[in-house]
Amino acid sequence: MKLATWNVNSLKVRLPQALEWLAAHQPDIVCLQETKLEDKVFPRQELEAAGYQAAFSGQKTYNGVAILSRLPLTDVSAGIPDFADEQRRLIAASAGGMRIVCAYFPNGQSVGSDKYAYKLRWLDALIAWLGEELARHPRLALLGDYNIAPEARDVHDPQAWEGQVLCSEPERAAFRRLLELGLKDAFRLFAQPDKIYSWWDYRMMAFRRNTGLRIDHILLSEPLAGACVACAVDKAARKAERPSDHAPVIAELG
DNA sequence: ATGGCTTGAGTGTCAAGA
Repeated sequence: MKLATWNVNSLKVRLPQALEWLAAHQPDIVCLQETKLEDKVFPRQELEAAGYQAAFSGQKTYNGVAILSRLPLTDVSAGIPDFADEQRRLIAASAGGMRIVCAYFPNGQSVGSDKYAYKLRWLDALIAWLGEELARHPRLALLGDYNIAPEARDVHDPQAWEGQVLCSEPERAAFRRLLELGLKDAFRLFAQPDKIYSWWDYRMMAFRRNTGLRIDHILLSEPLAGACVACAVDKAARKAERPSDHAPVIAELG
């Protein structure tokens, strides 16, 4: 069983790459972020032809999330309950005896900005709801673009990023609160090479210089973490022609 | 050096990303 997450930065632009990637990697469940598509134009048929059911919640221009699955998707729910939000950032569904939560965490722009305040409110709401969701669904995976680099080793230049958005202490504390719910960072269940990241700025030749951040994550509840046998970033996808600025992350459950 | 790309909107050039 392979679970993956990928911020595609426009599913319209990336659809051909996404279809190729699905064919090459054969994941069972894939969470997509920044689809930037209204639901009425979501490429459901192309994905079904590739063997994937889709649950999606999108909007024009910004945000947008989707879950693709080779197994039947049931009990789809969009958004964080009791958190009113115009921004389409979260979708959850059940598949293969698991609860899959796909999230595009707010970026936060800069520490102290209105968008940063919104990010912290959104994180509070997510954590409160996820506690309840875990009680209902012990086999749960939270996959997505967290827009949080959890530790210094997840940052190419920790000193330059210290206290900056994506690395600030309140954001990292929120990440730890997710772990305190009983979730495990699948990537850190295994020995990993140094300097593995999931996002690189389009500018400044950041990918070539590997000046990146690890901000895309797969968190697994205890029963799923116990079954996890591998987790890796698929850096190859970032080398494509017209790539997303994010690479996919894949976890394999035995 | 606060830009550097990329996308979407929309047809000017700007907002937003991270």
